[in-house]
Amino acid sequence: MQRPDEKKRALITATAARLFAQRPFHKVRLEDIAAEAKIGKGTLYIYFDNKEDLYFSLIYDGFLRLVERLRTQVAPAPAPDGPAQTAAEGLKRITTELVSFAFGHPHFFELMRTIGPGVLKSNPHADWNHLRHELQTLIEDTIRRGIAAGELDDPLPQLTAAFLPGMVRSVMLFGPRCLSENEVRDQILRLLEHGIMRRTEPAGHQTT
Amino acid sequence: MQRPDEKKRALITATAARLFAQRPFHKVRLEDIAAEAKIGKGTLYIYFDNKEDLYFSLIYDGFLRLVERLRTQVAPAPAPDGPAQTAAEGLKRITTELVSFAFGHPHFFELMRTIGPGVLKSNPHADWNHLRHELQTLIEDTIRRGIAAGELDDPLPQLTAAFLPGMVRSVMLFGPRCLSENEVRDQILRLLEHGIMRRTEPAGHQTT
Amino acid sequence: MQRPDEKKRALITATAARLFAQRPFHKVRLEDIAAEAKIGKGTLYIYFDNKEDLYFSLIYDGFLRLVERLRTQVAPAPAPDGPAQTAAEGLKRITTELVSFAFGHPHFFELMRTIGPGVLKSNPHADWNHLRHELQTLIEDTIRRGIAAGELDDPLPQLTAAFLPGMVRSVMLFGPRCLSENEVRDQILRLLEHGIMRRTEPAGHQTT
Amino acid sequence: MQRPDEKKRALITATAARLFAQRPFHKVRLEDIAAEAKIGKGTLYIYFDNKEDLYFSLIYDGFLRLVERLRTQVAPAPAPDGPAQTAAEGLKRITTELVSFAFGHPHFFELMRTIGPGVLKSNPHADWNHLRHELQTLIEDTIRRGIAAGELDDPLPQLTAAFLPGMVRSVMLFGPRCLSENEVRDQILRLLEHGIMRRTEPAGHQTT
DNA sequence: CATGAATGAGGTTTCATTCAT
DNA sequence: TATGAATGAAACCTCATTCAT
Repeated sequence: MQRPDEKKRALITATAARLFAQRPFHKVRLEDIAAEAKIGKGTLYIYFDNKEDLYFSLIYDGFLRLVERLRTQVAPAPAPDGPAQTAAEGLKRITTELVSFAFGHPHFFELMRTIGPGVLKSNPHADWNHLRHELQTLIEDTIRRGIAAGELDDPLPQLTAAFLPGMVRSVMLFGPRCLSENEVRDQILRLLEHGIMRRTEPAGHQTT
Repeated sequence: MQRPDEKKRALITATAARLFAQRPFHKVRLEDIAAEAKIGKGTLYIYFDNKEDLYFSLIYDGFLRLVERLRTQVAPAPAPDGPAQTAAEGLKRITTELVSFAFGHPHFFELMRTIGPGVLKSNPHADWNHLRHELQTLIEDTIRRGIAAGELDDPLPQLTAAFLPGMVRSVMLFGPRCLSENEVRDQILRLLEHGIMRRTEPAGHQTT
Repeated sequence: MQRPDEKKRALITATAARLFAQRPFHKVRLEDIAAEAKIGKGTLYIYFDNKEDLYFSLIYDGFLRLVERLRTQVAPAPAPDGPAQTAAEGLKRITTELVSFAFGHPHFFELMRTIGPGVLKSNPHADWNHLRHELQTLIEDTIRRGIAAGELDDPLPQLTAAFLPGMVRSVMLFGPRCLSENEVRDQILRLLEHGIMRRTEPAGHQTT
Repeated sequence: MQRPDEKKRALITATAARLFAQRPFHKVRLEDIAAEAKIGKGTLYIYFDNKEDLYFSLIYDGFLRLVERLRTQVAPAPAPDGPAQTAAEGLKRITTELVSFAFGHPHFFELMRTIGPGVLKSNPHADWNHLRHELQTLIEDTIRRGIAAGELDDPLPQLTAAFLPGMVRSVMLFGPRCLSENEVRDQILRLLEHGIMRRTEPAGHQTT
């Protein structure tokens, strides 16, 4: 039907993504995927090693695209001119990309949801953790640069970096459905930057 | 131990929780749970209808306990004296409880992870969504009261309310493991209240 | 509740008979029988060895009663006077008893149905076949006596003897439901005695 | 043998028929059937929905073949010539077919035995009762035609029609094993036509 | 004697995977 | 390369039977 290779692989990937997003792993039968994609069951095994491989390839591909976008978008000071707002700009770009990706791939976080530490150990994608680490580092470094530049004030950047994807995921999975991409992004940035506490006057305060 | 009783049900629940947190649903065999709990396979079916029921009961029980704690802890203005900082106090209590629960039940969010909109529809716990809604409302209302009191400033409280559990989950699932309960809680509160942007002086800012 | 022994055994028997008549052996759970009889599951094992034993005891008891009735009713010439119609009388009595028993125990033939050669070998009631043989002999001998007396004419009495219960069973299992005991009995006798072919000479005959 | 085909279905059917005739339903394991047929356990589920479906399909197929044979053999007056003995001829043909089928499929009545009103309701073969009704009608109508032609004399043809298969079943299940097909058929016809009572007038008659 | 919670062997059924076509 | 019939390991689940109470 299509060119032997890439087209069909993409067809499988897309079909599988849809089904895996609809129901949990063990309720999706390879037969369903094959039927939905209008191909034979055996064909799946030409493009993927087994069910798990298909599943993880799916998520990995998406994750890879996300990180690659971020990597290019949030390059550490691309131009050698004087970027005063680099940190705020960086966070904005990161958040924008993250939210944009989430809206563009509504299934992705639904799939990502099922990936946890327990699963990660047992799959052959050795660079999976590498990828996750790169995302974490990308965000964390942006914050650290902001701190170094006196722009930000964060005692635990690694935590904040972990929060950011978590917030995006929250909305996609359980948040109100009627919000626009911009609203979500702005709200995340608002929290990230200023929180929600009204500042009556330049008064100090302590949390603990 | 000849009456169908609480103790044994709790034993099963605890054992199952441990296993389900270690590996995904379809890799946990009921036989393993039974063996680990030192009971017969059939005994499981005295206390639970089937594998799914056991699984969901597990999570539901945990979720119920969490919401119940929050419900009592974050009562809307318990005393009629003049508590000016009710909102900040409320958020602190909620976050404390949330984080405390997360640390106390390290498996819970790992389990919760596998519950998504797709799964929720098809399980008999009718009040599942009710419970989720109560948590959302509990947080949201706290914020709204803060806004009404002029204490907080948040154009989208429903989003913020969704972010809060999301942040807790992030840490438990992917965050650095070496942080104390207090550190996590404080960092979440810091973000929630002030964000991480250094305020040099009362300067305005624009997001878009 | 009742006297320790006989009453309860009868209760079990009756309950089990009802259920076994409703659905096949493997769809009747001992739990159902116990529940229906309002007794504990374990109690069944006080009165019966196991499920099969209960089942076969059931049928055997009924069969025994049937044969015993026939044995006394169709005694071979009880009085030493000159009974000219002994054979016809005997067949009538047998048929009457057979049909009467079938109507009185509507479940019995439904149960009997599930007993076949294959099953018979594997059950401990050694005298089961003896009982069946007694019934066969009882009928067969009646016919043979009729033949010897010049009253009947049947080259294969053993076959006819086998047909008789078969005809009764047919009606109980699949025959029209609206017929009276007498109608069924008379029709069987009619066939047995004269068949349905009209005899060319206008010879009258009356059955009852 | 790579297409889901007739041959394999027939192989399964034959094997299953043999086993189900040897022991009762719940003592026949699908594993046995598969092993005996030299196929995989899963293959059974390609051709049949489940154990019950396999079982009922088995009997239904046999029953269908029987009725179809009868339907063609006992067509209502096939030729417009003057067949005076149509009724007797019809009964003879029916009985011949019935007995022939019974001898040709010695397992069939053994299987049929386990089918009763209780079971019939709960199985998906909607036309099962239709088939049974067709058999009943086929016989009944033959008798009625004989009555109308003045050939037969039977006040309850529907009962007689029910008796006929019952008699055949009797022999196959419990009758003496050493009789030939013809002997059985003739004896049934003898009963059906003239009964066994010797007619006082010295009137001769021959069955065959 | 009576009970019913507990058991676990063994049944039915599913489905990822293979391989002849 | 593509297929889908065939496979059988392994999962879920049932239920006859036991035994502590």
